[in-house]
Amino acid sequence: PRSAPGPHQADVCWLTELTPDLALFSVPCSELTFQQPYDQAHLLAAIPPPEVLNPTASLPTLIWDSLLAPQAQPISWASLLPQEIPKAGELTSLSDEDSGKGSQPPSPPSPAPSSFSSTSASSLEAEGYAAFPGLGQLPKQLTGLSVAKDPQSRKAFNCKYCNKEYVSLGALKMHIRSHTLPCVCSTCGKAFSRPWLLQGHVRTHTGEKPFSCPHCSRAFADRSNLRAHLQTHSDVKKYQCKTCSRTFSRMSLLHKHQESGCSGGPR
DNA sequence: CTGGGGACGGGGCCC
DNA sequence: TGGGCCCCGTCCCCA
Repeated sequence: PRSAPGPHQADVCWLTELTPDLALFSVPCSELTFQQPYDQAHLLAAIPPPEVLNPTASLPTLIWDSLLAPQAQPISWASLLPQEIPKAGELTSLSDEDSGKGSQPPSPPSPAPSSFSSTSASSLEAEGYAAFPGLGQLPKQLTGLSVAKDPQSRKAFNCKYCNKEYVSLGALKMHIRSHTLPCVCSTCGKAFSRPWLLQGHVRTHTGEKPFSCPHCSRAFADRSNLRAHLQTHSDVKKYQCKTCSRTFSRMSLLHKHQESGCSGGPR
């Protein structure tokens, strides 16, 4: 059941990315329309456990491997069924977290829940299914963590928060940091996914600006901002309007220019 | 409205 | 495999 009208992109992404190899899987998920040969085992393998769908619940580190879903055998699934289909808002809340670009710190800035106290490689497998009651009784190949021996089959790692797919565990773990935000500023408590992001943030407290412009006296705390600033010293900017040939120092400025309606003539 | 600065995020590469 | 770093990019805010 969808509590709010209208499609939500995260809903669609959740399902389409989850089952890239299953073309018959129909979206949007609110309709939960399945076509043969999609069977119940496939469906269950594609639905995250309730604790994943509930944003208020603890979030154990868990990898969902959709590619292994078709291997599911007809076993007793009744005990694994969620009590109810999650609402659209519940489904999307975690994806929204991933896409959040707000400058406000997470509220409250909190460390990862205790149930996934570590995201280290060695802990991923153990934590994942210890925290998912019922799956511990499943065959190994159903846990989604055993690497397929068949070289023809592509191994993929899916983020359990947003279900993005990665070809390597390392890439997935890096991505997961954007959800768990393990690097916390000791000054203000704001959390970041990577240490160097925290370093950059700390400079906003210290005022340190190690990146100096060679053309003027300005200095910047962020290298990207220096790079953008350097564009202001250039007569020909990096981003050019294809209509009027006017150049801009930033992509965003070009977009603004185009959205405001380019007159078409050179300026 | 436009240009620019500040802060921040993600993927990829290298060691 | 993990950490550091780079590059590219976005969003917000302000002059």
